[in-house]
Amino acid sequence: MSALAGDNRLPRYQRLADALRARIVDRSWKPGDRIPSENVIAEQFGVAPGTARQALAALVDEGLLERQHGRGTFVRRPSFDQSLFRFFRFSGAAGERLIPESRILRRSVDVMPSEVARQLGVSEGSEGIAMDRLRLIDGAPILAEQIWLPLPRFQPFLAIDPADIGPLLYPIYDASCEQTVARAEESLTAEAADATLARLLRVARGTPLIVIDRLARDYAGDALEWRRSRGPAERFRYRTEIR
Amino acid sequence: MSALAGDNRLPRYQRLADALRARIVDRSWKPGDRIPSENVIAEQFGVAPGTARQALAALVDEGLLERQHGRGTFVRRPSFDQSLFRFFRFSGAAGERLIPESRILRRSVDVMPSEVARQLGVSEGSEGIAMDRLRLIDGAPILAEQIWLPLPRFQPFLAIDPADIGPLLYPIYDASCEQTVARAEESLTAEAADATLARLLRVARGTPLIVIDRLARDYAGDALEWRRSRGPAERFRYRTEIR
DNA sequence: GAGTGGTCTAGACCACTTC
DNA sequence: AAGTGGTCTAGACCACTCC
Repeated sequence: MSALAGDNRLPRYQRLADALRARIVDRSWKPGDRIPSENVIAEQFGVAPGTARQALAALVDEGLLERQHGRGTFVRRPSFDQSLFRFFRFSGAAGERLIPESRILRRSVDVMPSEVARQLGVSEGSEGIAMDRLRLIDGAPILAEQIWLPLPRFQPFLAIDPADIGPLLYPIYDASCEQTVARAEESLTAEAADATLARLLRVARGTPLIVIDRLARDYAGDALEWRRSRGPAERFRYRTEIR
Repeated sequence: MSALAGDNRLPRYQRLADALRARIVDRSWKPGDRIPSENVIAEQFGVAPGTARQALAALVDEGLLERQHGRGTFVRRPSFDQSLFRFFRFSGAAGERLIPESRILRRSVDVMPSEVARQLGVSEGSEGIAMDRLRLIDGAPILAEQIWLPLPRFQPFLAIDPADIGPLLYPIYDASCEQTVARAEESLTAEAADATLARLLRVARGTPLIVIDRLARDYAGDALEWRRSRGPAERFRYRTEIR
């Protein structure tokens, strides 16, 4: 039986949640793993089952765990490479989801722009991997992306042949560099297409483009990837509910 | 002691939550009201206090209730007239929130466009109140709004002198028409400014504008107001976190 | 049938607000 | 001091999944 660490003025279920979260952060429990049942956890930490439930519920709320009736509690596998669907309409005729194909136009190692370095939390002048990607549906370009990855953390990624890189990057980061994207912050605005983007996206110069900046982080909160995506506003619609 | 209505196969806390929600929908409990304590509710409905807690927690989650330690449980007062802050940066030099002033350019009664009627859930050809508003900070226009309200529901609103209408409309709907906005659906895209909007917002023709459509509903889910707001994308930034 | 999470009970004690 | 919600306990029974 482990003791419950941390400030004992905090509620037990919170300290327990912290202890469980730590196991996810340090990868002793990996995405997809089943974790011990609530009774086992309760016994291990010396709390009542109800208190363990409360801790687990908090982590479900945070999006770290998933519970499945009769099967167990699992570390959630974050897979929001498709999160573009929250923004753009790529549905086919039947309304089904399509994953746009991906064409890597350029990959190189360069000194990062200072704003990118700042957001990735590395020192000014650091080197990183730069990529330009184009995403297409039925051969028609719909999104232009710039991506920066910090070095040396993503060194192994350079060994991968660009031809082997499919549309989903995060599973590749996970497999090749042991870097798991757990969450991301996105910010959104619009701008007029300049000459380069107009040519790339095959729209007229000045066409309104939606610009989505994304900073992806791992469970520990370290920034893993900086990304800027631009696509024609016409294809774009974002819905949200407020209360 | 009231009986718990509804399908017996549903969990008690859900049927209890439905019963409590109904009291908010039918305005026996109004926004700002304190509702009975969990012990009283538990006794009234013949459930254990823990079950009542679970029902109350569900309604807090839905955004209908607010609990305050030591004070009680209250019907949440939805006040998202300021929800524009989620989208536009209006902060002053000190970063404080400013409520933009409001100028009503036009108010009239007209047949609603069929798309507006459809979204408001009234029959094609119905009449409604149309308003054009301009919102400004320090005299500079930042947002152009079109608003439609269904008739006869909002008949009393016509009696109000436009000069008496401040920047916040929802409290006025509440006071004059007993219509409470409980939640809203927003959808967002961008377009280029046409001649009219360019003149109104004092930007060049073709400048990218953010377009926000909002459909506001009451607790019962009836649509109360249709609104389309446009502002220069330059002043716009929307942030969100995804997991 | 064994193990899991989901619902429900019936209390106890604590922290906070109000009077 | 009284009343409120917040935490915590120690069980019970049920529904679901898997073997």
